[in-house]
Amino acid sequence: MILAKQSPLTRKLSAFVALSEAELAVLERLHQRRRIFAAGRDLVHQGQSDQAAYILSSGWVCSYKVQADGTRQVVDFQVPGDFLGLRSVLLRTSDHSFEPIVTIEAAEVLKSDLLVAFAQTPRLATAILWAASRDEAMVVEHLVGIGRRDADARMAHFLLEIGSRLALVAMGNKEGYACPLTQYHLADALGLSAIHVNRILRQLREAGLMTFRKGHVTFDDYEGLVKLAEFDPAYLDQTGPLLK
Amino acid sequence: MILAKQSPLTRKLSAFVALSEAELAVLERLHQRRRIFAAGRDLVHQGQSDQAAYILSSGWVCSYKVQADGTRQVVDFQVPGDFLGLRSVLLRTSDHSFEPIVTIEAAEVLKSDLLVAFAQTPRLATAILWAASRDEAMVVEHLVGIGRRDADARMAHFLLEIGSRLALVAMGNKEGYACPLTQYHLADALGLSAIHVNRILRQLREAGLMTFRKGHVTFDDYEGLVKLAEFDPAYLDQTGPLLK
DNA sequence: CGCTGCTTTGAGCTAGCTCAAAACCTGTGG
DNA sequence: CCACAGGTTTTGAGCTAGCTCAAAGCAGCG
Repeated sequence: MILAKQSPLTRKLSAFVALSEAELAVLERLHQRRRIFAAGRDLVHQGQSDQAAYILSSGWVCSYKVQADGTRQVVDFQVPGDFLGLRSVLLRTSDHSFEPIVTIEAAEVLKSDLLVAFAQTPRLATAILWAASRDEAMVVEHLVGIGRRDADARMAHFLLEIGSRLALVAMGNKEGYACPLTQYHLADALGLSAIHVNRILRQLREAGLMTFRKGHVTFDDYEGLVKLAEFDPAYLDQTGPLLK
Repeated sequence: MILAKQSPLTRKLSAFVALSEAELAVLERLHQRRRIFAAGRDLVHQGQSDQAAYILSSGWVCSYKVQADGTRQVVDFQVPGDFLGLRSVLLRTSDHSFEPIVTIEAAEVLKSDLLVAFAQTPRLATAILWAASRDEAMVVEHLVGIGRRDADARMAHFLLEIGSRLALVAMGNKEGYACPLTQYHLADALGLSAIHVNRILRQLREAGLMTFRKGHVTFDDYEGLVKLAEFDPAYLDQTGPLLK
């Protein structure tokens, strides 16, 4: 293991497979072509075709779809170490939009880069496909949440999942994490109204379970939250919910 | 094009790329190891690990997750030509269960078979990855439906999507299709109660839009339905909604 | 120091839920 | 050929989680 600071993606994939020096080198090479994007300006618009993918190295992004009537559904949030639009490299049109929530740094990855990397290091390919599968498993879990959990469990589950994901890249633990989302973001993700989100957050706070305030999520009673949400992190395919 | 009857998967993939004789042969070879499964008995249980994937050649299957409180969320239905558990070949544990809705016929595909096929015919690999991406796009659209569409639009959208998918394997058209689902299946898929599903179906019927009855979906006013659901089949990445 | 964007609270309203009970359909065994 | 059983559909009647509309605090920033 090198001392130089790792990219979040490297850190994340290392939780899945131990990568060799050579593989790490290929992975780091994918991070050339770094770019900065300002908050609020979409990276990719719904319906745009072709496209490269990005590796997010800092900041948060949300991927969403808007409907004709203007309502929007956030499909997922991306945190450092996540891919943006890995699927749209394959599918002819990108079927959703990406909006940086804060100013972000991301590395552009062309389809060809990816194919070359895959050919050079099959194990790396496996690791990246693992990440892609995991992303899909998260979408499925999200679907279950919206379809069958009531608002408080849905909220708790969601914030716990993000916590686990951040823990994987050392940006969070059982105490909590920094979180730039607004209550509107939560509403669009959870299929609730922003007003109801606010009430649910108050409920959770008053129940002594967690606090969402000033860009920070604090878990006041982690176990209690896990129980309320019936949060079973198996689908994240990590060793445990939070290592610490 | 050969006259011998094609498998539904072949038919589906051919809509995406024109496959050569050699590729078609590899594809048909994946269909050895055919098996029959009775209705109602799960193929794969949630949490089971490793697993092969299956190619569904006849009948319908649903993939779902059950929660601790017993409620269940259907993630998707599979129709002939669809893969079952393609993702669980990669992910360490399969994160949902598959239940045959009627007696089905499916071909077991081992991870190794798939890798061999991919190595032999890269274009086939691309086509299969296309199918996998499309599956994910469908889950995303499903998420949008549950999160942001009200019951009638959600129902209409869902039944239209299935119609388009069936059209791709010549099992449906703008008139309608045979459908073995019960109203309970619809409820579990759409995040509604079975009773409400019934009322919505009545509404749609009385509005002259469509009829769901006796294992058959009939589109009485296809365009009207499309409008109600704001159904834009772009995410299915097919040429059009229904070719005929 | 006055926007602008976010959070908080109040007050009704409604889509979709639960409980309850018929009516139906289909296959099975007498 | 009938009757019964189990699954499915249909309808009624109230209830509630989450919605909409409205408005007031609050904080950061140009």
